[in-house]
Amino acid sequence: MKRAQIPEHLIDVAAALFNRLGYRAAGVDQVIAEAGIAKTTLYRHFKSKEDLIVAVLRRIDEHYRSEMRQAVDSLGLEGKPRLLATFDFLEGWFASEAFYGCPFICAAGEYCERSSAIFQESVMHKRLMVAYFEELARAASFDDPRRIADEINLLHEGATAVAHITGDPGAARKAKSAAARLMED
Amino acid sequence: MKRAQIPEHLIDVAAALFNRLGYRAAGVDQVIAEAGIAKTTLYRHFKSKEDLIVAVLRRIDEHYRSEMRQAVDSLGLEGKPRLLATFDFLEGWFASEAFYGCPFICAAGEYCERSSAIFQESVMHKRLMVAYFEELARAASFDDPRRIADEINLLHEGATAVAHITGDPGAARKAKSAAARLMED
DNA sequence: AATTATATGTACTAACCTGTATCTTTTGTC
DNA sequence: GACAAAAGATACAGGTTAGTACATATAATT
Repeated sequence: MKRAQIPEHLIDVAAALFNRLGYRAAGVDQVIAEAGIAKTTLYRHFKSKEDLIVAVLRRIDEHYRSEMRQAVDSLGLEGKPRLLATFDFLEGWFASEAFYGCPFICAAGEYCERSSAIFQESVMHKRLMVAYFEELARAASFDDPRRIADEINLLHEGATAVAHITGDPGAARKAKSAAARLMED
Repeated sequence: MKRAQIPEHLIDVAAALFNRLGYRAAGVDQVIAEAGIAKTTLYRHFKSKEDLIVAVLRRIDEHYRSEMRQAVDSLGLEGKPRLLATFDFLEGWFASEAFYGCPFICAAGEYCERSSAIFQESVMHKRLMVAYFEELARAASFDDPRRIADEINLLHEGATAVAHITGDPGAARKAKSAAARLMED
């Protein structure tokens, strides 16, 4: 492996591991074993496990939002259907093997202090998600794009939690149908 | 303290600690210190930490559902307003100091394996919640009480996640208003 | 009052954790 | 090819973890 790829590879491996086992349950020894790098190398790139977790969350945030944008844009829809398409993206995620609930909710649950960098990373991600929904709602010419964005967000979070616990990706479709009716008025 | 009270007291203390610090982050040493009992005593009542966590979740489930029932019943409402009253209960919870997100979502996030007794306890709780919502929807004479229950559930889960991350209890009111519109049709 | 069951206290095990120190080997650059 | 930076390997420190052993004390029961 090229040296320049190490940090990214490390983050990818760590993300998968934290996601699958939990942030506290997965140790740095497991991360380096799976990544095939030395512990010294990990600690050269990240000053602590917490630092690594923050990097992981930041990467997941970027990846998640850009993937969602791309999925939504690729359908060439406008207005309400564009907003509703975000739920189709959700369903694909829920059905994937790598789905173990929202990584940010899980991380915030494990690092409970609001002041922790990990919790704050989750706060930031959720803010950006609502901002995206508001952008879509504004483009769809809703009277109150803020309210629509909040409601889409509630349904996204709800669907994610429900799919996590029940294991049923269909939660996304139910949320989509609810969202469609909320946008009718 | 009376001997008969020990198990319950232990569960209460553990529940508060797990909730505040996280299930893996809070150790049994902290639990026994806060509860003022000996470690031997804890392990006489619970064969392992996992066993204690299951007992904690079972207690939270019973407590949560009975408190919600009581809060909803006390208002003497019928039909849709009765369903909507569940969101007022949520708001009270969100505003309390003991709110650190949904204990079941957090627990399931830390003990990721679906087969684990802890995860299954969360599955059970969520099932019972939907059953309660369906009971209310049926009493309100909805054409499709199952669908209404699922939607109320989505909004409850969404509001809980949003309130957890943003720290804003107002998520409950937004979810309530969305629920009200979903029940109009 | 005697007996039985349970709680306490202390010490301990054995594993695991994050993070560091040290030294050797590899890699990229001039 | 020489030199510097970074990766590897190994070992280790210092702390925490869940869980147990055992001897003593305190309840509850008969």
